[in-house]
Amino acid sequence: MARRTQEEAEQTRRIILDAATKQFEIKGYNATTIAEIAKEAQLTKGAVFHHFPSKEALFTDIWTGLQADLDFAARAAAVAQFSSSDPYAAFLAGSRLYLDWVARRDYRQIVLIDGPAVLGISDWHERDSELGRDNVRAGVRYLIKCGIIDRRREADLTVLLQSILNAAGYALARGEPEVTADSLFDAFEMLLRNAR
Amino acid sequence: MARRTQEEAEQTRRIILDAATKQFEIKGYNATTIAEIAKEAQLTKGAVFHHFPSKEALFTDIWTGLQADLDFAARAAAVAQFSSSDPYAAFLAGSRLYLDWVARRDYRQIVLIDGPAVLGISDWHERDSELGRDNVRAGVRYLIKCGIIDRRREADLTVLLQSILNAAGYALARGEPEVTADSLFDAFEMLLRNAR
DNA sequence: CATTATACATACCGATGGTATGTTAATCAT
DNA sequence: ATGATTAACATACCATCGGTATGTATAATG
Repeated sequence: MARRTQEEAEQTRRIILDAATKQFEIKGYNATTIAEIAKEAQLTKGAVFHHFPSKEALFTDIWTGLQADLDFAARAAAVAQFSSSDPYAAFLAGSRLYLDWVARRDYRQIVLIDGPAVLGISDWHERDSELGRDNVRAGVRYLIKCGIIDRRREADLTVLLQSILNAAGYALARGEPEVTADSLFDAFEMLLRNAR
Repeated sequence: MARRTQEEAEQTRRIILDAATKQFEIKGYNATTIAEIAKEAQLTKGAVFHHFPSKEALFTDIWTGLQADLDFAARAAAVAQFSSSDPYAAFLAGSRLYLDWVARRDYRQIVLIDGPAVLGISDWHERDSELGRDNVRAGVRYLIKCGIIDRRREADLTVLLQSILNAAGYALARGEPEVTADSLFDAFEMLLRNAR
């Protein structure tokens, strides 16, 4: 086929991204083929490799997009509460929203499950540190500021609290009985209250 | 080459497992090829596929072996403390040992990073639950028995605490700064103490 | 000792990620 | 405006890799 206008090209790029996201979510990274993505997008492999240098790069783009969207939403939720001048409530609001995201199939499969395996630990760590962890760290710093927690525990608690949130995603993914996003959030808040 | 004795065959099986473990640890599941494993073991692809039906089955065997070894060690550590009739200490002992394992490169790469992507969440969680969850649940039940935690929170807290330990492994795997197995364990114990 | 089953090696196949090239039109320099 | 260039794809092809089919020598079996 012939050359398209810039606008059309950007549109097909989005179509490819959406098709790839769908396949990656349903079948996972390994079981998804470029040909399937192209077919889903009603294009050919050539189109996919024109817009993205490799399968891994395509995946990384989607991974980054999901993380950026989550980060934006979490910050918005936190800021909304922050304006009420209660940083603790702001932290809780961000955490609750994170739980909702972590319950999403696409986020779980792409970011949590395939992400570490595809990107590798070092890359995963580097990219993730820019995005999601800062929010958790802010909450921990608040608790430190309140004098409840030793300042030296900042790194550890940041890791553990974020871990709890990720863990909730896995639990929800498994469909464990008697466990919901709400109940897990309650338990999370209880642990925080105790630390408070 | 010709047929070997049963003993020799079992030996080559171990050689293959060791070679595969080494490659999986260093390069990850995706980047590791059967040919490389065979070369590392000084054999051919035929030998590998004779002993294991597929690359995934080979990986699963290694995954299961690592988990079984860990479970055995953790139970041993917990039982040693349990004989001192302090279930809380027993729980802590098992948890501490788990953190040590989680700091190992092979365990991190194979079980925590590639495991979920290769086995899939449901399989991963199912197999993982058989091994580690009972210890955690025992600890939670102890806290409930002490009357500190509402009995209705058993499911939530079991999920959260077990996942904290798993996620601590991810943190160590990512090479998070200022975080060690010891410091994470301290923070973990603090959260438990607060709930206690 | 004849037959069978096993422990590999070798040769081969199909799928898949990636590349090289072709084609047509949008874009740009003049 | 128009020729040159380049971008947006499609098509054809290649290399690698997981997996299979087959061969072969020998241990196990009866």
